[in-house]
Amino acid sequence: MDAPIGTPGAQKRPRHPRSARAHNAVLTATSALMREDGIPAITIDRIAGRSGVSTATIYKHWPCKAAIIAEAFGRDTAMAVELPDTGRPIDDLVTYAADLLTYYTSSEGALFGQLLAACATEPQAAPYFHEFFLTPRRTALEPCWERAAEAGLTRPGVDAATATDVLMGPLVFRLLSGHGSLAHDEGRKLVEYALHGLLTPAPQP
Amino acid sequence: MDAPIGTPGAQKRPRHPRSARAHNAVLTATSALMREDGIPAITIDRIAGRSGVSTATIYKHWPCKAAIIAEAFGRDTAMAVELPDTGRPIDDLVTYAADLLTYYTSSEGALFGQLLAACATEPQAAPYFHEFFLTPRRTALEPCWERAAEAGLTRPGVDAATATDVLMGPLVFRLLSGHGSLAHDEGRKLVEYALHGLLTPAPQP
Amino acid sequence: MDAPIGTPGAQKRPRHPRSARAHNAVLTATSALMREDGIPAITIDRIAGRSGVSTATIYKHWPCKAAIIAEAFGRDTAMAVELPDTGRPIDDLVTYAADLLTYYTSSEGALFGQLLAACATEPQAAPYFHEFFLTPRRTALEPCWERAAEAGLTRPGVDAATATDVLMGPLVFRLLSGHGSLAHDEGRKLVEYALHGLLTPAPQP
Amino acid sequence: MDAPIGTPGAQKRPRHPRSARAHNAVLTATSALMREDGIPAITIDRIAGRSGVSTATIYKHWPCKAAIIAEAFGRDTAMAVELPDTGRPIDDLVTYAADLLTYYTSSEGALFGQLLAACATEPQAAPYFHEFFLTPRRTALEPCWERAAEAGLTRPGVDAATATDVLMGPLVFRLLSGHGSLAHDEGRKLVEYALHGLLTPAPQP
DNA sequence: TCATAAGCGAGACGGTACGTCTCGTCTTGGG
DNA sequence: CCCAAGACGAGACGTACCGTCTCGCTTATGA
Repeated sequence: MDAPIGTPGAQKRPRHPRSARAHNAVLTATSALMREDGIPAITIDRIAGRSGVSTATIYKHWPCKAAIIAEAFGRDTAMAVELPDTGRPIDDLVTYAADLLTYYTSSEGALFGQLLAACATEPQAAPYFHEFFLTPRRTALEPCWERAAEAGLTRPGVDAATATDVLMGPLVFRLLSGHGSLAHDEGRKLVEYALHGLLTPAPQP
Repeated sequence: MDAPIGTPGAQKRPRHPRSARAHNAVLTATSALMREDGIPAITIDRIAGRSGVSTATIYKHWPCKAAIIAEAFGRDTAMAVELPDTGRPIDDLVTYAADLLTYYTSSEGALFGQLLAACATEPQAAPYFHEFFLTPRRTALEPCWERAAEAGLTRPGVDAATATDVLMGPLVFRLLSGHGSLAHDEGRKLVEYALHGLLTPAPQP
Repeated sequence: MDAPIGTPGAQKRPRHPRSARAHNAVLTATSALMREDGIPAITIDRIAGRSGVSTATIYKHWPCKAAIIAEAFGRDTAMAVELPDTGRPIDDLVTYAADLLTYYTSSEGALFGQLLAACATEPQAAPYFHEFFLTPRRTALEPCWERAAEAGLTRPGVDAATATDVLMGPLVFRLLSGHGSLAHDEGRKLVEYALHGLLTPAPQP
Repeated sequence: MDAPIGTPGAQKRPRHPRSARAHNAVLTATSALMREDGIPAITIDRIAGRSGVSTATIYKHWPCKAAIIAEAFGRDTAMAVELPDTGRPIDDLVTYAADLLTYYTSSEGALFGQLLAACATEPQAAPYFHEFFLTPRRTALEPCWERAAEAGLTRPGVDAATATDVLMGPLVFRLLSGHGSLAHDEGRKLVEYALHGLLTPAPQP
């Protein structure tokens, strides 16, 4: 789906509701470019060329490059890190933390870092980053975190948003600065200490 | 100090050790520009114009713009966040963490975020960021951390580098993503939980 | 005419056929710069500034600086040296040769020399030099030369192209090398001997 | 000979008369570069690197790049086109003209064109061009031309300098403009007509 | 014999033009 | 009415070359 518009054949009739088609084509092309060459190598012209959507139309849908990337990235990785629900909230959190670590170690994690950097550079993109990436993730964590809180396992006063930041922050920091590594025990320790700070004594992951 | 080279009068004799002079002039000009207009508004040509150093010479000293900024920023803020030594390591750490928070809340913190983002975008700048910013800070923390470790106050196995990342990570993440705030209790909680995860029970700051 | 694009007022409607407008504006600006400061002082940036056309657009129209100059120069001097048609081909040729000499002695001649040199240095410009300067001139000479040939006045086997080169060559050589002078009898003799070599006996101008 | 200065071993004693050694080394390096990559590709830095002479020293010996090239080229090709002396001046001239043509058709001829162009671009080089290239050639032609004049074979009033220009001019013009060709009959005709214009009737080459 | 002066290599430097790249706006003309 | 197509102004980028300058070493000469 979402083959570049302009390829002959295929859909001929439904021309006018182009808006949604163009929107989709742009996001698909952006995802592909992102994986092929990384975010810094993406330009509006390359997106336009790949998607068959003109630059003018692109600028009618998004305010800047990073906004497109944020939406494309958020759409693709919506379900990248699932939150299990085993009934044992602590186990779920530990699993989630481990999955997070795996995620950041992967090439997707690198993309995430580049995207976060882009959001810091282009403030107009921040809302997109929140809407399509951060908020979904935070929302996903919430029920699990509440279960844990009700079970008295979390430190009092720690909400899901704060927990997310304390968990992800160290990983993201290492990712961006490129110092130290996230591999093996290095990353695991970051997660372990963060989790330890968020929970009441004796989590023992 | 470090007025643009070329202003008549002043030093006439020591001409050849220009390398150091040019280097200094560039860093000084970059610091000024950084504070005046923010990192995104900095261009090599503006640095050249302000410093009196030609673009060609600048590129002989640094591989890219972000490298200059990293060095300039690191030089300026070398002493921004001091580590106290009261003999009570835990108090010192708590004070340090609070100072860190204040720092990130300030306009300097915003610069730091932009710089970190730039380093993720331009990999050639990362070594400069490490050498002139991260490493000095980590080195400064080390003695304090070792005192705390010897006193049995830190969780076993946590080195200074890891501690720095766990402490700073959440703040940096909020800074970059622009979500939530670092002001007031919001930021303090991030620091508190991170610190809690790094120390043995009963710090309760 | 061809005031820098961007001056308010004036043409508002026919915007898209900008290609022709930009092209024209560049040539006009180049002609002006050429006369004011000479060819070596021309830079792409100055052309861009004077014409209101951006450097990127300029490079979409021409491959290099010398190509622009060749076209601008050819356009301006299209009619610089007219070929008379008195019905007496030999007189016409002699007049033409004298006019050529006058032309090369003028400041336009100096420009011609610099342009020819530039074309030798930048091979990409040669086609422009031929198309906009040499070919028009050769084409203009042709009818006159044919009339002379039909009248049996030219040496057999000499075509218009060869004749042009034999006539102009010595002048151009002096112009470029800067040795000897083209003024007064010096130049006239070069033309006389060349013409003598091209015609059958007894022209004696 | 003229290996880059600085190679260990070799001449140790006669160090101070360095001027001549540096001068020579520069010319030799320039000749080599000229043949390898053509004149436009020559830069002062490349000459300095190849010759082992510093740029500062080079600028103490010559005012600009073209001056070096003119001297190097003139030194190498001093004897490129010899003037025969068979006692029959006309035959000598015809032979000379044919040799000239051969010369300009060769790669050396292309260099000559580039050099002439450089002289038009950088006026400071013109004296060097005259001293090391034009004057020697003109001087060489002179005795032969005088013999022909005494024999009553040349058109009256034509001196050797003028004759040289009329002969070489058309060839040089073709060479620089890159139009038409100097090969085969094309070039021969140029020489023939020029010679015809310089001599009294019946040269029949 | 030593001091002074000159010639040189090395290469950093200011200056400037280059040709390329990307952004975001604009206009056209076809469907 | 919407959109692809793509030209355009703006201006930063990183490179290249020029011609000048200073250093520090070596050499030749004069005291």
